[in-house]
Amino acid sequence: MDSPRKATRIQREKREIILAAALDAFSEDGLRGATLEKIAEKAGMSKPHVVYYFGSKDAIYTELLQSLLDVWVQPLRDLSEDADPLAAILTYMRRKLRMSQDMPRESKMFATEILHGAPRMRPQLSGELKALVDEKAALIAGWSAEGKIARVDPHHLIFSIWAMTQHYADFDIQVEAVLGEERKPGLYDEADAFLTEFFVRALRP
Amino acid sequence: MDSPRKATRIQREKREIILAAALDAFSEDGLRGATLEKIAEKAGMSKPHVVYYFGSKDAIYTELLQSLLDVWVQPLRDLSEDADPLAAILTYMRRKLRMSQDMPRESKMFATEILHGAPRMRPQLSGELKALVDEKAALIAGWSAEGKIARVDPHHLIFSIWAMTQHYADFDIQVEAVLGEERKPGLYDEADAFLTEFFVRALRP
DNA sequence: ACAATTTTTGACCAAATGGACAGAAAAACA
DNA sequence: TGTTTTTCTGTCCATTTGGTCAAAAATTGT
Repeated sequence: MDSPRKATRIQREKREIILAAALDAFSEDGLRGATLEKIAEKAGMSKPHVVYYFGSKDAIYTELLQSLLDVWVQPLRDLSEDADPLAAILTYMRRKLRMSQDMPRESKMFATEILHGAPRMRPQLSGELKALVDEKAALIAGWSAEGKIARVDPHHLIFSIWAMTQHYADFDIQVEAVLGEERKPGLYDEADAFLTEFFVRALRP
Repeated sequence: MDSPRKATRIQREKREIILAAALDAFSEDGLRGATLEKIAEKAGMSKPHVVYYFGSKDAIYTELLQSLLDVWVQPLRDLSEDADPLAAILTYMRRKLRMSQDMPRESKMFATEILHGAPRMRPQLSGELKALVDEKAALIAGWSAEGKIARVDPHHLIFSIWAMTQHYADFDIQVEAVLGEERKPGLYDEADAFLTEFFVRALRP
C-alpha cells in the first residue's frame, strides 16, 4: 500500500468500489455532508477499511475529482475541424448533453466543487482547462471569421453549452418538478431537440 | 421573542444582520459547511445570540431560502404581454443576468440547495414555481403559435435562460479562470452582448 | 430610582465524525 | 506447514459543532 509497486487485483477492485460509493455520497451531500461511515456502508465495508485504502476522506474526494476531470473535458478535446463546423459544435453539445444524462452524479460533484470556490481545482481551471478552451475558442473564432457560422464570442458560446447541458443534470430536481412527472421519461429527447434547434438558429451564418 | 407581538426595531435589525451574515456563510460553504460560529463571527455577535434570535442554524437557512424565493422569481412574474414579445423575453433574460451579477450569493445558495435535492423547497418547486412557469410558458407558446417568435418549447426556453444567466454567478470561479483576469471587469457586459445576440437569433421568427 | 423585561454572553454539554491503533483474519509465500 | 505480508475490523480518541443554561448587562416601563 505504501511503496507503490504493483497494485494487486484486489487493491484495484476495492479502490474502485470505494470510489463508486464515494461518488454516490459526495454527489448527494457534498464533501462536508458525506460521512466516512456512509461511504463505508455504501461500499459494504468498515470505516477503517476505507481509510486503509485512501488515508482520508479528503483524499478520496480529491482523487475522484482529478480522475473525473479528464473524462469531463474529453468532448471538448474532440472538437475539431469537420466537414461542417456547425455540425461539429452540435456534436459537442450533444455529447455534453449525453454526459449529463449518463453521469449526473459526476456533473453534480463538479458543480458543487466549483460553486464553493473550487479550492482544489483552481490551478487546473486556469491552467489546463483555460488552455484547452482558448485553443478551441480560436478554432471556433476561425469558423466565425470565415463566415461558416455566425459571429459569436467563442468563449461565451462554450459557456452557454456548458450551462445549458449541465443544467439538466445539476438541477434535475427543479427541471422535473417544473415539467411534471409525466414529461420526465422523454426529457432528454426534448432537451436534445430544443437545444439542437436553438443552436442551429443561433449559429448558422 | 416567543409570542409574536410586534417585532421591535432592534429585533428586526439584529435579524437582518444575522441573515446577511448567514447568506455569506451559506453561499460560501453550504448548509453543512457553514458553522454557527462563523455566522456569529460575521454578524459580530456571540453564537448563543444567533441561536437566541432564530432557534437553530436550520431555521436561519430555511428562512433565508424562503424569503429569497419571492425575489428570485419576480422577473418571471413580470414577464407579460408587450409591444414586442421578443423584447419582453430579452428583458426577462437581462433581468436574470443582472440578478446574477448583483446577487451571486443568493444564486449560489439556491443552486446548492437544488443541487442537493432541494429537500426544503420541493413543494414550492412543483407547486408555486411550476404554476408560474406553466402560466408564462403558455404565454410564450401563444407568441410562438402566432408567429411572433420562433417555434420553441417554452419550458425549455425558460430553462435555457435560467441556465445561461445563473451560470455566470454560480460558476464564476470557473468562468473567470477560463477567461483570465483581464477579461473579468467587462464580463457581464460581454455576457449581456452575447446572450442578447444569441437569443435574438434563436428566437426571431 | 426601581422593577420588569429583553438582550447578550461565557461556560458547558452531548452528539457526530474523522481518524488512530492494535490485533484478528486471510492470503501469499517459503 | 510455518512464516510473512496483506487485508480487515472493533474499539477508542480528539475535535468539531449545534445547541443549552444560568446569569450578567442593557433596556424599557412606571
